[in-house]
Amino acid sequence: MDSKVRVRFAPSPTGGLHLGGVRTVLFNYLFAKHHGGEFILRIEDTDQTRFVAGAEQYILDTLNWCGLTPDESPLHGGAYGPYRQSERKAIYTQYAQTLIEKGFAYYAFDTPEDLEEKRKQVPNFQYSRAHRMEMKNSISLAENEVSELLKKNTPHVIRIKIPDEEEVVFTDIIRGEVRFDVSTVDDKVLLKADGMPTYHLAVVVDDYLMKITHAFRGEEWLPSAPVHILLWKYLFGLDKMPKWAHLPLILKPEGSGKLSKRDGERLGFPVFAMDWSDPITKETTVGFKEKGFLPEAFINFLAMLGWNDGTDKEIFTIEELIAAFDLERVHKGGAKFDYEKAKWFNQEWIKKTDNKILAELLQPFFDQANIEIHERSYLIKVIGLVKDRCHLLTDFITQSSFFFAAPKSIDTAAILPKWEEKKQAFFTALSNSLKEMKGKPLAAELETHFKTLAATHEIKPGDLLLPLRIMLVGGKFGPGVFDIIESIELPDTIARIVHSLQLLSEK
RNA sequence: GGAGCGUUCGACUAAGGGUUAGGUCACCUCCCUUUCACGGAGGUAAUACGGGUUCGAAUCCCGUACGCUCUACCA
Repeated sequence: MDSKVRVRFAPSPTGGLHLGGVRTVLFNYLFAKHHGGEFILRIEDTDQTRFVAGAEQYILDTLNWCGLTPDESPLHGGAYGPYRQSERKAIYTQYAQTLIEKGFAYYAFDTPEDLEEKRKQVPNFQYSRAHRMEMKNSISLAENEVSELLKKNTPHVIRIKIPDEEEVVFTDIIRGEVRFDVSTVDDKVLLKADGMPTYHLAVVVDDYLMKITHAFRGEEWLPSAPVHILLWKYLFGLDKMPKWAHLPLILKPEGSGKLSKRDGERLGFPVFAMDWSDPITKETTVGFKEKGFLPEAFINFLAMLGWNDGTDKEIFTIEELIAAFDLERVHKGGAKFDYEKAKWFNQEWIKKTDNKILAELLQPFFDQANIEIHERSYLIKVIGLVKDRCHLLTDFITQSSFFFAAPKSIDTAAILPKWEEKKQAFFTALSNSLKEMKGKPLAAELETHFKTLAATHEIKPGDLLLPLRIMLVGGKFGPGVFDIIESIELPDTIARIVHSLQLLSEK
C-alpha cells in the first residue's frame, strides 16, 4: 500500500444493526487492522424522515460489544470530522455547485407529484436522456426561466447528468472487472430539495475528504457504482478513487433473498446484534447478545460466512482473523444464514472460555432469571459441570438452576410407570442413611454408598439412578447425579428426596 | 421490462486443467455414558443444464435455465 489504509463503515441510524451490517463492519475492520490501517465510523443521517433516535448510540454500543471499535467516529472524534453527514451539509452543497458549473449536473424543478404522474404515464420511466427534455429542469428550460425559478426559491433538486454513451469499467477486489453501459442508468438526484445530499453524492465527497482508500459495502450497491465512479471522475479524478469491494449478501436460511428482521421472527432466531427497541412502536427485537451469544463466537461465525483462510480451520480469535484475513478469498455468492451452525460456534467458544470469565458474563442472565448466586466460587464450579451441554449462555439457566434452588416441579410422570414398593423403601433408606453421613462427601464416595445400599435392597443401580436424578433436578437432564449431590450437599439432597417421595405417594 | 451479480452435498465451504471432489454444521448408526450432553468411530449426501477448447474440465470459453440485487428527493 502506498498510503495508510483507511476504511469506513457508514450506516444510517434507522434501527437495529443486523447480521449483514455487522459483517460489513467486520470485514472493514479486519482489512484495516491486517494492513495496520484505520477504521472509521461515519453516520449517514441525511434522510430526516427515516432518522430514529437512539440508533446511533445503539450502533456504537454494538460495535463496542463486538470489539470492533472505530478509530474515528462521532464519539471518538478524529481529524476528518464531523462524522455525521447531517453536520456536513454545507460541504455537499459546494460540490454539487461545482458539478453544475462544470456541466455534469443540473437543476430539476419537477415536484414529486410530477414524477409520480410521469411514471404512471411512461411504463419504465427513467429520468435520463430519453425523457430529460420532457421534464422541468435547467437543461430543458430556457436560461432566464431557470434563473427566475431559482430566484423565487422554487423547490428543486440537483441531478447528475449521465453522459449519453460511456462505458464505466472498474475493478472490484472480490468480483474482478465489472462493466456498465451508462446509458441504462438514470440521472440520480444528488442534492435533495431540503438541501441534504443523497447517498450518491455524500459517499464520494466524504470518502474523498476522509481519505478513504478502500470502500467496502453490500452487493446491493453494485448497480449504482457507475454513478459513484462518474462522480469521482468529475470531482476528484479516478486516480484518487478508493478500491471497491462489494460484499456478498447474507441470505435467508430457506428459500432465497436477503435476510430480514422478519425472517428471524418467523424462524425464531435473532437477526440484530443486540436487543433493539423501537422508540416509537416500543417493539423490541431480540439480539444475539441477549440470546446468549459470546461476541467472539458471533464475530467468528460472521467471518466464516463468505470467507475462509483456505484451510480447514474454523475457530478463530479476532487476532487470528486479523492475521489471516484476505479480501480476495471472500466469496462472490451470497451465503445462507444457518442458525444451527451459529450455535455450534457459540458452543465451541463457551468451551474455550475460562469458567471465571463465564461466571462474570453469566451473572446478568442469572439475575434476570431471579436466581440468586451466593458464592461466585460455587457458580464457577457449577459452570464447569454444565458447560459442555450449553450452546447459548441462556442454556446455563436451564442446565443449572437446580444447583441454586430446588426444582419448581418434579417430573413424577417419568418415574411413576416403573415405581414400586421396594424402590420406595430404598429411597426412604437412602435419605435416612444420608442423614448419618457427615460433612461434604465427594461424588465417588456417594456413588459407592449408593451402590452398596442398592445391593442390600437387591435392586440394580440402573433402575434407581433415573428416579434419583429426577428427584434432584426435576427431569431427565443435567450432569452426573453424584456430582450434583456433591455440589448441593446432603441437607438439600435429603430434602429433595423426601419431597419427591411425598409427591409420589400422593399419586 | 432493463441493468448488474451469482450458481459444488440440506447449509457453510475446499479443490484455480489431472484428487476415490475434501472439511465443518445438520441428519443417521455404533462406542463411551445406567439422563442429556461432551468425546471417539463410521455413514447418507454435491459440481444447475447444454455445447465447445483439451489427452484430460467443478475449474477456461459460449449459450440456456434458475436465483438474487438494483431500477425513490431510502440507504
